[in-house]
Amino acid sequence: MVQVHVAQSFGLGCIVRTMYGSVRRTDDTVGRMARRQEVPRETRQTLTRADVTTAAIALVERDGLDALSMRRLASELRCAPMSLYTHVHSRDDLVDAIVGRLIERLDVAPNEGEPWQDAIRRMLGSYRDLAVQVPRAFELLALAPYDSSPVAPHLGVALAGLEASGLEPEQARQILGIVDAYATGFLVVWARSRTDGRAAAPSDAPASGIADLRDLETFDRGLEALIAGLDATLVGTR
Amino acid sequence: MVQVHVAQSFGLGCIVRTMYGSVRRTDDTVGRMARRQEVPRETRQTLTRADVTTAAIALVERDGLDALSMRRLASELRCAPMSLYTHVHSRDDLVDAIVGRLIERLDVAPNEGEPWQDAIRRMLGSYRDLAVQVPRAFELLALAPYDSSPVAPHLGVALAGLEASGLEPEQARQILGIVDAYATGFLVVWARSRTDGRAAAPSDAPASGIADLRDLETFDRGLEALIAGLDATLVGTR
DNA sequence: ACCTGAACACCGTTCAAGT
DNA sequence: ACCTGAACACCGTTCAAGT
Repeated sequence: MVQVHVAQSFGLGCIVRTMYGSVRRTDDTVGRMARRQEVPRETRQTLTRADVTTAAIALVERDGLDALSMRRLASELRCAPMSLYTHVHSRDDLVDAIVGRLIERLDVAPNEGEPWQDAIRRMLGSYRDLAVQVPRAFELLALAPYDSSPVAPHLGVALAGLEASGLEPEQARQILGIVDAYATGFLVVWARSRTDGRAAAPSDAPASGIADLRDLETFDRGLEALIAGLDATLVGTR
Repeated sequence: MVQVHVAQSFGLGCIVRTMYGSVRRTDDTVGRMARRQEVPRETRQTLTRADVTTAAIALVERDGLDALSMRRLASELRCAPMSLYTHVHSRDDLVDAIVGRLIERLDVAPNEGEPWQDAIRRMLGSYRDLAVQVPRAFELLALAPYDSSPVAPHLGVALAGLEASGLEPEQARQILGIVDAYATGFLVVWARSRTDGRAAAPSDAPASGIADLRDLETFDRGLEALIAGLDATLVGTR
């Protein structure tokens, strides 16, 4: 007899649910499922800031931005709401942690000898990819203030990259601001419309996939128009 | 002796504060102020949806978007929270009412024989003006979904105007989407940064006014670049 | 038709207390 | 250091009741 001992006393840390890596199920007899024990194993280990951040992003992607509350996140992590405050100063700090996690995925590092147009395409390409991958959490990054702690350094790197491509500092600032405004406005509205059913649909790939593709094509077209226009009116005329 | 009778019984409607139309005060002696009775007159009259909407916008501009709650708005109007539900179905409906009020101020009516570039400049100029005038409530309009009840008809009018300027329907749709994305992204971030002190400062005109002007110049420059680029890559090549 | 208080199921966060 | 329950001051909204 297998005895699963679930300790419930204090100070032992939250229960972190360890998922099996998507076990395929080719038959669905009820008896077999029970025999296989396809129940998520629950291992007890101490919670970290990374755990909290990961769970928060998963919660947002599953249930939407409105579902991101300290209490709900705690119940997701099977711990008391106040336990979160050991790893996160406040709800705002939690959002900063999420933004920090997402911003890492952006490609802003400068490339040797790259024209500024290509640098912009590369940066905004990764921005667009992020909107595709995490459409609901994306908004937290997209609308985060420029001077928030996770955003500011990445902005500095991006600016330095543009200057390395030969733009004047003031040109780089304006161009990045303009291009970022375009991408932010486009992608936030796009991501919202894509996830407007309040909960995430399990599989909406084929039909709406075409509409998505189409809108992202418009995104790319607008970006090319913007780059061409900036080159003609801001850079070329110097 | 002037007797001010403030009825407090039921069913007589909320107290609506009627402001004097910005009475100039060239002297500020305390005694005089009292003698003049420059206290807002409080007249009892029945509340309307328009009253609720007006008060909501004023509340948002004074205390920020986070302050927009049914309970707080009710206390602002000196009535019970539940009284608001006579005029507004829900908080979301209240936001729709605000968006509807703001969107009226946009200039989207088509002009006879106007090139599409000028139509875009006119529409986005009024959009930018709105961000200047109501920077905190602006976000509600800017990020409202395209298919929300107050937004959809105005979008239709704007599209018709662009088509009247000679654009193909598909061109008009793409161009409006791209240009709106740019303006939305730019102005939302701009408006947020302008009002980041959580409460509105009483008079921050001179110093930050220069920075504002500068950023709005960048907005206009970006718009011109975008129009030029769209003309070259989307319209001109046909 | 319009307004109201009590109640319900939520929030973020402080505090004192546990291990 | 990490976790916890109780408590406080908030939310939006339903419901039954008042005029």
